[in-house]
Amino acid sequence: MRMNEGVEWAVHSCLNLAWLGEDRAVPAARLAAFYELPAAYLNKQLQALTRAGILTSVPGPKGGFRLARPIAKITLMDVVAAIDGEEEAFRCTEIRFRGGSGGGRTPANPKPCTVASGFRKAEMAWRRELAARTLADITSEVERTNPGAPDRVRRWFDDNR
Amino acid sequence: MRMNEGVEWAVHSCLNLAWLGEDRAVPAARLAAFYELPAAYLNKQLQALTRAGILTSVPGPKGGFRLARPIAKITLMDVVAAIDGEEEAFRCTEIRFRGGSGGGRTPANPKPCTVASGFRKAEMAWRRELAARTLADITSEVERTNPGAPDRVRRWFDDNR
DNA sequence: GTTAGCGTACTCGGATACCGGTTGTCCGAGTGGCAAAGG
DNA sequence: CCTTTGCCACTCGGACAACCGGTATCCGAGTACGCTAAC
Repeated sequence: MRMNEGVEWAVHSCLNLAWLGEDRAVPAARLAAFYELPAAYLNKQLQALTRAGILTSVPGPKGGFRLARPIAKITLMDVVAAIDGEEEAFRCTEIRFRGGSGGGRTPANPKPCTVASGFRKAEMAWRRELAARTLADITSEVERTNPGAPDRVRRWFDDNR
Repeated sequence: MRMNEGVEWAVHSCLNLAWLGEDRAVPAARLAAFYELPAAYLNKQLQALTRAGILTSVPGPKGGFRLARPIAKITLMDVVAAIDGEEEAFRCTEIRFRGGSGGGRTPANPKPCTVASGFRKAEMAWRRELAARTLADITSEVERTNPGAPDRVRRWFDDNR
């Protein structure tokens, strides 16, 4: 089981957008260059964030991406859902109703699958943790442990403007 | 993000093995036929469970797989780790040290990545839930909500012995 | 009748193909800015 | 000097290809059972 790699890129890029100011649109190519990522592919991820309402895209010169709302209202869960999709990792295919077990017949009103319930509960805990972590939490944590980082980001993007 | 489908098969097969008695070895082909699964592929998953010490394999006629320990000591986490692997879904590639950010140099003693920490915490919650759920929990739950199931399993495997 | 030996059928186990999805790339549509020309 | 108009460069956006890991299959090694034949 492996999460889409674009999730990591998306989160870091959102953090950078936050440090650069919410009113400033940054092209995907610049965001990619900062981490030496493939620009076209990062662009694809940013599009997904835009579709999810996390970013706003501005076409044309002076265009790019900007945050659609304050980072205090963006959670890790939002980013994961946008990039990696909403569906659960464990997907119950109801094999208990196949073959010898249920005679190949699905009952009219089946009881929920106990196995699936266990996995669902675990995944709910996972989602809850991710939903409890906003990007604002992360920026404050970073600014505490690594105070120079935001300025370094701003300087780099200003120099390569 | 998608979990290996074999996890579902493995859990249900372990439950069946439990209902059939821990001393009885069942061939992969029979276990597969019960759910109409591809036998050779289920065999592969059962091999993984054997390597992980969850099952014991017996070669030759009258051989097959049996539980290596009581189901009260087998958790969903054990099965997932055996089939799907131990590594985390989110893998931090430390992009913060690439390109413009850190000047392409990884510091001597880097602070832990705050983004990765958030994901790690969530995944720990997920693992904790899975580790708290034993197969014994599941069997009792099933025997409560669907009392006829164990007998149906035993009967089917006895008839097709 | 007993026992030793052999053959057979059945099992797991790992090596080998196949396929869908993530990863990666490309070109087209649209837009804003700049420059040049005209008033 | 100001306004208008046309062009161009830059951006996103979605369609297209490539690679990789999960999915599926197959054949070989080993073992217990049963049959046969000799004692």
